[in-house]
Amino acid sequence: MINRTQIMRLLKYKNALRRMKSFGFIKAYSNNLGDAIGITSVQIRKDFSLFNITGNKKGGYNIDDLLEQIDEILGKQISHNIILVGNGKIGKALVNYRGFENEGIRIVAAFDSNPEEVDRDAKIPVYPVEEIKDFIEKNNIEIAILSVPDIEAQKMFDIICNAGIKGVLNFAPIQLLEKPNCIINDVNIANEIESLFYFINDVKYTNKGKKSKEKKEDKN
Amino acid sequence: MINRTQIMRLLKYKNALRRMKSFGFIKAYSNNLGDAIGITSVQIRKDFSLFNITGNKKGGYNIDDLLEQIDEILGKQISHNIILVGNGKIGKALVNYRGFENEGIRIVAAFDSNPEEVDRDAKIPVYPVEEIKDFIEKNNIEIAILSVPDIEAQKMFDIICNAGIKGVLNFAPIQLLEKPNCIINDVNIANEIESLFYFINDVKYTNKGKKSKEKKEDKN
DNA sequence: TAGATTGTTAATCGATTAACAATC
DNA sequence: TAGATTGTTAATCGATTAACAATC
Repeated sequence: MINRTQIMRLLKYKNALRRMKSFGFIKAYSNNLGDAIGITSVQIRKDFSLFNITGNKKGGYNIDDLLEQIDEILGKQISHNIILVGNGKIGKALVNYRGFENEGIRIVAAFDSNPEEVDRDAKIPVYPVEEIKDFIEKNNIEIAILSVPDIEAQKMFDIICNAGIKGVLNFAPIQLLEKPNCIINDVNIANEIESLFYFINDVKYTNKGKKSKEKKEDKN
Repeated sequence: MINRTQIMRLLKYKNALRRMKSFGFIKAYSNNLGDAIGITSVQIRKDFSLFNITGNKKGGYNIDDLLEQIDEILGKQISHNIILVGNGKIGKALVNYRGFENEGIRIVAAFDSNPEEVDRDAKIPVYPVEEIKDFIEKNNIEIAILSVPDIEAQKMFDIICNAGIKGVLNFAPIQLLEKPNCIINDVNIANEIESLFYFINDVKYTNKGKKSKEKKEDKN
């Protein structure tokens, strides 16, 4: 049983290992991998042991092997095709988001309730929301980014869930009423900003509970 | 000592309470507040007890009192003025982000390294990055949104930290080398999407470690 | 009063860290 | 061999949940 924090950590490992590989590194050690992402080496070895990822005593870990083993755990995904619901400012920004490329995530279509936004011939076509159910079913889409105005969010969420969407990344700063069979990941930018305001007064607050970056000794 | 997860929960309480208030509610109960945000009532009462927030036995909590007490804990913030670093697609989308209004967060200026983006007369003016240090110092800005291309991210982060920024919301999908005196909140959209792909195969995975939404009994 | 709700203490559960054995 | 590193077991720490007392 793997939970969200572990998945997130595995994704971080993957990202860091790819970066190391791109630098020409062949091997990784729990120590330098930890330094790269601000996690203790013990945490990393503990994770690996939990997932039965093995390295070589003294010899560290072969980066390629490691990446393969992590992919194995996360499950080889056939496709990372997703759709965008709401072609507003945030939606348009995400269509061009460069961070998706490396992960093989592809926005294959966008949908909008405003007829003026519709553009079937665009590189990433924009269709009217009326066609969303058909599209999801025909193309077996499982994941959607929800970037519609707050007032439309719940309605659109219900629609796409009923059409078969299983996971939603929600940018609307409202609490969606959940549905069984559909997982929601909220990105609440306002809350992230607000929490920063409270944290910078670090007399009263501690940064624990986020990640453990405390152990990183400076090495300018 | 309050930590990140607690702060995030307090912010959720605040948001939910405001919503309830806007519905005309005067009182909240740990039960309905919990239902509204997918948290058990025990968790809520435990939090309140931890922060010395008190209600009335049997009578629940007065929403206005509650909001005031939460604000007290989080610390009354003088201003929520922030700047935007990187006026690209994501940056522009955030300038218009409606979720900020309710929280009193205001983007007071944007900065970009591309001279063509500069627009001093815009509603939210866009200045050249060269002026960022001056601006931060003159206006006592503490929080910045970093939405520059990956390759520029580390450089810009260093610049704004040296100019006095204490908290950064980072949209670049790279691991920033930390600085003392500056807190980073990463928003890694690609990772959020990827984790969804792994979670929808919920045979192997469990959603624990995120929030506790399990206890919510359906009530269609 | 009976029932509903708050609020606290104790128990449990899980995640991180410490200690250390194994070994290349 | 000595030193560095992996990998595991035990200890600690923190967060959530259970149980229940208090009381309106």
